[in-house]
Amino acid sequence: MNPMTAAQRTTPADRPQLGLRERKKIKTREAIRAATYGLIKEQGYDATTIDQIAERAEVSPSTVFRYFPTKEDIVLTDEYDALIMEELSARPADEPWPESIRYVMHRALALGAKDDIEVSRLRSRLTVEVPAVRSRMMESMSVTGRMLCQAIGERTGLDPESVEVRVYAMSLVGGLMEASLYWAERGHTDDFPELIDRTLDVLQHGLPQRNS
Amino acid sequence: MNPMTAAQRTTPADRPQLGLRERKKIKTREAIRAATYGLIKEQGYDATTIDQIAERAEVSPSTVFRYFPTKEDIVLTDEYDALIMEELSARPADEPWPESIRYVMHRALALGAKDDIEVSRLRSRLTVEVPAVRSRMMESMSVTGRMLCQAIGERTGLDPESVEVRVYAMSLVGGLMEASLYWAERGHTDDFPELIDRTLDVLQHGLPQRNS
DNA sequence: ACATCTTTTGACAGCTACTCTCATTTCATG
DNA sequence: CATGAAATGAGAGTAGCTGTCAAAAGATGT
Repeated sequence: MNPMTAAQRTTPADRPQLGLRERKKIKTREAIRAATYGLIKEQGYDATTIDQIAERAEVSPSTVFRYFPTKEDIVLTDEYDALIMEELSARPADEPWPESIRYVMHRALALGAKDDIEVSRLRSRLTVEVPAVRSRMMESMSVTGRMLCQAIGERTGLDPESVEVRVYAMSLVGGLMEASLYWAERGHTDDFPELIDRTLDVLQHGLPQRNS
Repeated sequence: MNPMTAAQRTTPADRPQLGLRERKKIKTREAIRAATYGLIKEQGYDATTIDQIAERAEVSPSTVFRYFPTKEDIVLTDEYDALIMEELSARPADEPWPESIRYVMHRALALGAKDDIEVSRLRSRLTVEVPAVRSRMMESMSVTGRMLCQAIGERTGLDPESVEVRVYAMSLVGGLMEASLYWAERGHTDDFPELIDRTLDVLQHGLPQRNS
């Protein structure tokens, strides 16, 4: 969803070719994020104001809003969307859908594990605890759903705008989101990859035992 | 989600047995809603302020907030949750799940059709167009999901707190929501009951043609 | 009908997320 | 180094939302 994600992820590689301006932008962006995470850890989400964030990041409040449209956006980055789509389009065209999804999810998990685990968990905790954050998360979910529709369209030849594809994509995304909520709710104690597997099983074959 | 729904729906029946106080409360509630819908139709959602709503409803702004926690809540009522759950628990215990869901959805549709169609469409249009409203809608979706988990637990004997059940419920609710978004996006031109059928088909059997 | 108690309301103050404008500073370019 | 473009900061303003407190209105008992 956020275009700057790529820039962050590839920081080490292309820093030299970026102008001073671009480098500064990335820096302030990260400064704002760091300040936010720090303050939230100390005082909680609601108690943390934009002014405090601005002060700690050593920028003006105006600048904070220039970088992030809302407070929730500071904590939420879906670097995953682009990542998933990329991996997905790289799968062989004849691979069955559920297979592709399963593979890609595990792959995204593996890559995500490299990120700062502290931050990642704080983020998912906030997703559970702060309504506004969860809300925004769900918004981004529907964006992910749309992208999935495209991918599904390309692979299956079905109309990406049809109810069928859209419903399928949404139920997939919704299910996966619920799984990660479940994981966060229980304090990240479960094995997440396994959780994802069980989730995909349900989405593919319905509930276990006596039904559908 | 909102407890007062039942009161509204059954207004004709039990008005006599309600005290003057209760009757007034219902009245102001409806006045606030009516004012809101009117103003939104005239000026759009964002341009409509709480003060304007209060003025037209002839109450103070404080009172508006006493009746509705947020502005979005004024336009969104999910009278459907309770309704669906009720119908659902009334189904025979040995009926297969997908059958029950299908029946109940159609039933809810039939009952919903009795409501003011103007308002109902305005509401779903806002759900598509105004991010904040859609957001709130999604929030309520997860509440619905939780209730579904309960129902599923009772019917199947599965643990309502298990990932499986929760994922299943969420994907169901998410899919249905997407269907109604789809419907609203295309100007309510499609046949909604048929759309629901196609949706449930996808959720049950996956995408048509060559896949899972 | 009156007094008392409880609930509901309105007025007001206050906080904060967020927007917009404009002058100033900072980097890029020839 | 001069000129142009982009980023920043300062400030004012809007609106959603919260909390408090005193006044008004309905409920209740005698």
